[in-house]
Amino acid sequence: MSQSVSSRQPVTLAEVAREAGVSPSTVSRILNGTAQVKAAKVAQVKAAIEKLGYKPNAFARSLATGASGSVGVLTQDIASPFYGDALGGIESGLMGSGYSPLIISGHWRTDDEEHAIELFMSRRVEALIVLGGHLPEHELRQLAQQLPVAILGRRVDLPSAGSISLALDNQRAAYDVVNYLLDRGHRRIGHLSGPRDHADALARLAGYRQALEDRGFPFQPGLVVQGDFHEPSGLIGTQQLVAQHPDMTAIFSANDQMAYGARLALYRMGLRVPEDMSLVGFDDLPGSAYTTPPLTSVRQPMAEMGHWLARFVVAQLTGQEITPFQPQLELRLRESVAPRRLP
Amino acid sequence: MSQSVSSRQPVTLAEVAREAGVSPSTVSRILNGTAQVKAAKVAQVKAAIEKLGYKPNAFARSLATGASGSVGVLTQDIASPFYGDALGGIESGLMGSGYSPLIISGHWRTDDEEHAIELFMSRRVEALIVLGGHLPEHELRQLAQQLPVAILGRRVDLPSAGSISLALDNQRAAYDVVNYLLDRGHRRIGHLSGPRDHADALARLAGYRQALEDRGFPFQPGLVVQGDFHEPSGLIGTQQLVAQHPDMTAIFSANDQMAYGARLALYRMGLRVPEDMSLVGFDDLPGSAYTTPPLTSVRQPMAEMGHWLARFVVAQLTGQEITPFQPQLELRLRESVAPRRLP
DNA sequence: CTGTTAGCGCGTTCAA
DNA sequence: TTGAACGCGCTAACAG
Repeated sequence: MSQSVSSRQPVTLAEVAREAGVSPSTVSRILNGTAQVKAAKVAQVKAAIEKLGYKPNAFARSLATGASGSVGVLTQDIASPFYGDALGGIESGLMGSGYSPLIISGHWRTDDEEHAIELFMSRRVEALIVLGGHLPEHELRQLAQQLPVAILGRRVDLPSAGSISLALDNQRAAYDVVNYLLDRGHRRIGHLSGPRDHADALARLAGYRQALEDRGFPFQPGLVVQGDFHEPSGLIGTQQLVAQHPDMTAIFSANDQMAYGARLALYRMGLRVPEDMSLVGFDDLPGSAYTTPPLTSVRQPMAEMGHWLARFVVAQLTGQEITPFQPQLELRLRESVAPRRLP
Repeated sequence: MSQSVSSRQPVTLAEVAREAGVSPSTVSRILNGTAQVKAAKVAQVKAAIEKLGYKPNAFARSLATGASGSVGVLTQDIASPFYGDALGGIESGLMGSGYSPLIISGHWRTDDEEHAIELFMSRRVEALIVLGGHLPEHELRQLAQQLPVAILGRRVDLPSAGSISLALDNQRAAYDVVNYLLDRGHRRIGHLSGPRDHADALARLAGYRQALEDRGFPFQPGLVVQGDFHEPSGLIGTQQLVAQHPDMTAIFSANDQMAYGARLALYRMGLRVPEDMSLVGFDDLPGSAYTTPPLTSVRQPMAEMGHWLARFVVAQLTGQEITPFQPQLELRLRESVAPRRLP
């Protein structure tokens, strides 16, 4: 019945109008439900649309209305399981809102991030969701004056109402982890830390240190090895830690990926987890519930946060209210920690 | 010096022209390098752009030129480590080409995928990259008549030059895996298969079966348990397999995630890998090199494939040549397989 | 309820 | 080398 010749040139609204014998505005009204139109014409127009295979041109529409219907999402690594969860949450939060995400990766490189912002602005995104990254705060603040900005994983002061930054108390979570270990009798606890220029990594290190000191155990720099948040650095760091501290009974890794590296290093050295060495990670990656043994880790509700942030910006855009949300870090107790065996 | 008041309304090219005391066309020419413009005016215009904080409106430009500069990328799950790698490759393949990706997830649901396509068309993407999914072939073919289409992970006949589908020989790889196991003396090999409606899963099962039969071992349906490509199904399937087949000495999982589940099930049952049970996965996820023991798996060069596909569509769009690419599946031998111990 | 008229911001003729 | 005028496809204001 309805056959559209695969024409090279897309069909326009005007052509539909001509085909249906009505004016362009009428077609537009039907498309957008802007006004009542007689049923007969509606039918004609719908038939014409079907026959011609008409697809509205989003650019023309955006140009005319001044609304792009898209929100920019700046992530750091499109393949990251960590940010991936947040992206999934954002997608679901945007679903049905009429807005669609425009996702670009910044690769933790400021100039990549700047390019992304430029692309967002030239594409006239109506709001921005930023996952981590290194964009200078003043730039974020300036953006927040132009459109709703929602930031995940960084604490940024956004004076503008309509914008927000959602960050978790990494230091507190790390503090809790170390106390948990201390409570189980561990005294010499190694720490695989993250990059020095990464705020979360620093916060976790600070929590580690503070917990120790609050309990009266001096902080020993030698028990901290710096990694880069990837598996190999965890593996190497662990080898080093074990070699230098034979009496170490637990390792707290600043993220799960490095904990995986640590796990393998221990396996190679013939050390059992948790009997010989307790291990705690951070992030609770999907795979962490299936390592052997399942890894005790700190869960960050990335998907929920992403979802809420998406709903937040939509609420700003549509002038709705949104119930506040206080995400919580949660220590997922699994099987990679055991009480210290007395010597 | 250059202060742009954070005006609500974006600056337009016309305003820049007025500020610089030239005509809009001149500004346009400078922006696009379309023609020679006197140095003095160039300076004035650049100053005006700077002063006003002008950002070109991509919609208006697209409307005028008829080119959107974007390529649609249909993935299935934005948080999937598997497709994530491909997305990363696509990003890098597009980098510097002037095109930017518009990424939407189809969630393996045909109607979500249809919506994504609609959004792509209304956003006038100039090419399409499709990662897996369930879109009917005829629809893909029809799309391929309108624009370059590159498909990953499905073998689809695209008569149109300018389009392509890149798929790996999953059956062959599975065949090789099982032969590898057979060569190591394993005779009762279990298989954790994937969803019945998933072409790759079926191909892997077929390879498993064919390898067995080609070597003179009858295919036993009881040794196959169907999963859903996620960890829990691998765990449960393995428990079931082990309970029903105490003489089984190896498990071939149709993907790594299920293999992780299997690994944990074996751990819970006190079975060692690889001493008591050999285990092989498929996909070679980033984490698979760090499981204990590291998992032998089939690597799919997702990032490379994504990269090449991106370059392919860009080549189509710009009328360049591109060197062909034949991706290869590769069995990554690690430590989760051991020769069968004689009883 | 519907058609006509003006733009939306930009690129691109066509003259000058 | 530059400007004026027109059009890309669509929505919105204004009549009728």
